Amino acid sequence: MLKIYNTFNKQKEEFQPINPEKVGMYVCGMTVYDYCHIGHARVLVMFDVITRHLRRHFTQVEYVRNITDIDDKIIKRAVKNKEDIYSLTNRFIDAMHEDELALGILPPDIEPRATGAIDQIFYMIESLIEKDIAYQCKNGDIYYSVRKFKNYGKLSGKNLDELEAGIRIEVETSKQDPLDFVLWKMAKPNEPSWQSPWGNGRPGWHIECSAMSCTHLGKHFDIHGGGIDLAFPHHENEIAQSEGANNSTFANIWMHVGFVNINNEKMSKSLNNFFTIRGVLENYNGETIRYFIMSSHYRSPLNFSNENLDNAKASLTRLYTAIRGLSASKAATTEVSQRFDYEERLTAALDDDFNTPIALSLLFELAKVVNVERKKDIDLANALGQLLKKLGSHIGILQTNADEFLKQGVSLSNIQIDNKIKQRNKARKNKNFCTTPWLTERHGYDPTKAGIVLEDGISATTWRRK
RNA sequence: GGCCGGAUAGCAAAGCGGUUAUGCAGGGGCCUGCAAAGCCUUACAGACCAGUUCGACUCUGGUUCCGGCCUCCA
Repeated sequence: MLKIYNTFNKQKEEFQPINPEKVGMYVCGMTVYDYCHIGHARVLVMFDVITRHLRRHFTQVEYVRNITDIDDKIIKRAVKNKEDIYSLTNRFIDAMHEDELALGILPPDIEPRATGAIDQIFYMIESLIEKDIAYQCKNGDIYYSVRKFKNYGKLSGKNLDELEAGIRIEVETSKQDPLDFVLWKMAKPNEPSWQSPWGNGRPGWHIECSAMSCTHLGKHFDIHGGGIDLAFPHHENEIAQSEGANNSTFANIWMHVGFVNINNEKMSKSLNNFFTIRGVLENYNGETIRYFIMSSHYRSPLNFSNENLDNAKASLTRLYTAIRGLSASKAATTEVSQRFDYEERLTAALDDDFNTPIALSLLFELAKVVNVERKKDIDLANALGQLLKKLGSHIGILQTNADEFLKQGVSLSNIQIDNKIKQRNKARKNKNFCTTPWLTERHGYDPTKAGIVLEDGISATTWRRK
């Protein structure tokens, strides 16, 4: 039984899809005016884990993740770069897809763009105006009248009067209420714009998600997700727009991924303390970053540091070391996976609001069994190794070749290393330890300087990166 | 100021009203020419103060500290 924490009700709830055959999930994606940072990576990775797990339970899962490719920051950046907005956004969309590939993230089923949803946005705004929930200001902008939606603030636990009390004084005074938010903005000269029934302009930020989720998943769907910072006002506004326009419940479950922190403080573009995914990829591979993200629960804060990434790397090294050199088993893997209940327990861990730390701990338990069986029953070890890889596949790790993982990032070529090892083993055979190249640290060991660790096996010497 | 979270061993991070989380690092041992890897074993927890309970890291109340949202943000 899958349980998911629902931000809306502040508790874990049993997940019952509206249509038992098909689960619909909408996740707020990126605004593409810059490279994705590690905070974005966390949302991308976690919803990838969530989607993978949902697919194991339900025959059909429709995962929609949008791209915001029109907004103030994009326009500003395009002007600064003297670049067309589409050339800018396409560049960063491509970069995002590259980053996702490196992190082992499967593409969403549908990746709609705001600029591709203009007609649906018109339709929704029109419907809100008809119902007198939205209005046009003197300057032509269309606003949503927050006081007309009785449940406003329910998701984020805000109260309209309290919000009103703490509001900042705005320059814009044509709004009926300072809390009203924009649905359609009139274009300023030289800004990208679309012709609308209300004049030339562009959509406000919140309306696109209401329009796109409705188009692809319908008025009422199962899961809506995003980063926790989107809960207010973005998701609150989405609920107001969608439920106001459609007279229907919007999403059943709201899922929010916690922040990535730097020195226990939020990482964000606004604070300018962020690390881009591609920047981190220069020092750590994508799987290590993915492991680091999965090593804490998705709702907890996650502190970004090299130490934590090193931990993740060491953990993955242990898992890959366990499966290294194992081959396909003669023993029936299904029979073995029934005899050992790791897959069942992994499923149970993920069923409990996607508890990835528990899921990972199970991989280590299994790795230990593999290591023990290796010396006793190699065929069983092979089968368990297969099982370990299979469990890894459920959360998107352990799918590269173990040797490849354990040897990557070393500057010497395989031939150079093999030659050194041959020389060394010749000397070892003659017990000529002290004059041998590449001995141990205490004998003037130098492979570590090349980032290499040697391992003298019974039949051969192997190596891996340090 | 209003509304939310959090505080777990050297580091990271979970579950759980009583029983080993897990990974890295540490101690002892096995294995090894020396190592590495692996295995066995071991130490080190639950911010603070009360309360509930036969029993609390786990529940309740309070205190302190930290973070987030209330404005664009994943």
